[in-house]
Amino acid sequence: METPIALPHVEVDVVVFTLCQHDLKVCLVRVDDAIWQLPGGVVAKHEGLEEAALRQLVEKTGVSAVYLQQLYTFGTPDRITHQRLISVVYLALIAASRLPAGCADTPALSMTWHSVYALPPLLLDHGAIIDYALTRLRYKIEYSAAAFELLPEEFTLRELQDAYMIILNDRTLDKANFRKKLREAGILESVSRYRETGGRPAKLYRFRKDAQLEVKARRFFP
Amino acid sequence: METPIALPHVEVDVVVFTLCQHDLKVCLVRVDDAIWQLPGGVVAKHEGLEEAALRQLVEKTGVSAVYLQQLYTFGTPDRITHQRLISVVYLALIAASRLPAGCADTPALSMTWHSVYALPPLLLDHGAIIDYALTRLRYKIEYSAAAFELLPEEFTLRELQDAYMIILNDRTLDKANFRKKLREAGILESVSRYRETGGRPAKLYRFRKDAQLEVKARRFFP
DNA sequence: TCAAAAGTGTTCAGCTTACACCCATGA
DNA sequence: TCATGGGTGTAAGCTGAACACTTTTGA
Repeated sequence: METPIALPHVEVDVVVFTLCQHDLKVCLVRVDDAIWQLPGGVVAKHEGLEEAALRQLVEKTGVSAVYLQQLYTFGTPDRITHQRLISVVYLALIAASRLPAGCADTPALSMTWHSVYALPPLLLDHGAIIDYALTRLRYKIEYSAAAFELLPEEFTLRELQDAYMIILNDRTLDKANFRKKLREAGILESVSRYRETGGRPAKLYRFRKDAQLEVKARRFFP
Repeated sequence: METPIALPHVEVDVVVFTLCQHDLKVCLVRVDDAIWQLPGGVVAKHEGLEEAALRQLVEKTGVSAVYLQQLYTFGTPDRITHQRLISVVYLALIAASRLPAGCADTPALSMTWHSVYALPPLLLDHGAIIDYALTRLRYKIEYSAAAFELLPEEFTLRELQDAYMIILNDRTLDKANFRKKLREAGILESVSRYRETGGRPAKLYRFRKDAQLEVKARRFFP
């Protein structure tokens, strides 16, 4: 290699979220007894960044076709002493129903799902990275249909609303208004099946594949 | 250096916008007679990414204190043949009033300001990068006060509205409603000075340093 | 006194919010 | 028939779009 200049190490890290047990969970890999880290690693020679992120994801979760999006690149020199480390961070969303082992704790493996609301000690700045990813996820589900990526193929409106409330950490969504907005958005189609619940059975819906979620120009400001 | 794996080249590129002559302009550096590129270069050994972007900016524009924000990292292997190139792209906004030479064309220098609405042939995927930056800028000015970074310290409401209309490429903003929204946002303070115009003089305003532009939770969707 | 540009008020439609109500099922 | 959760309708209030209007300057 012709490397006159000092080339920095480049990694990808992936913040993988899933919804499980009425909680938002993030995929973490054990470093040692006390410390955890995000799934991640070096980018291979002829690999794209997204490709590398996807590889990490498949290795750790066994799932390949997922919502995957680049978030931010962290690269301040103080992240790690005596070395430069650049991390390109990706956000991934996986429905728990698509995880081979579900999101149950499998203590044998070095990978585990942790509630974002109760994180263990984390490597380097991975805690800050997860916070950032969570913030971005919260924005994302409000102006796009990203939340559907965290639900099974078919779901009830209550389950969808729960997903929003868990992610936003906000219990105050009004049921009637939530449903009305979805009806008007026209992005759901009902299936002629029902989910058994404690009371009246709930209609099942699915996301319309052909839905064009046209985010109207917003003009919050000015 | 201990480099068992092939380390990729990492660059920063900066998309610098300014407003000038009723047009949105981007800073470009000449590659050769026919081709232009974004200001950018390799990241130095112990330099942060943002630091490197700022260095590029000072070298090319002479301005240091600016709005500077990371946008995206481009790193597909097909960007450049027989080599891997990762570009961390930053967005910068500079008010033309702060440019040492203004934004007039200075043909002697290799740096020139080009209208984003009439770009010359560009290196690699720099055209796509500028498009992306413009899209992000348009979102940004609608939910933050970023547009002020492109205006002089003191400005008239008309100039502010013009800035929005130029950037959004949309002439249909209503004057009365635009002003009402700004008044209610409470982020401007009037100076007791006026700008001479063709007709009635226009009051000058400035951005309130203490303004907390609280972007209210939006809930477009659901 | 007229043109040009600054600056304001008012209406109406549509959307959001809050809340009350009815429905279907199992125990 | 009661508890549980699913599902809907509507009035009050707020917001945004459209547009007409007044004010201040220079020529």
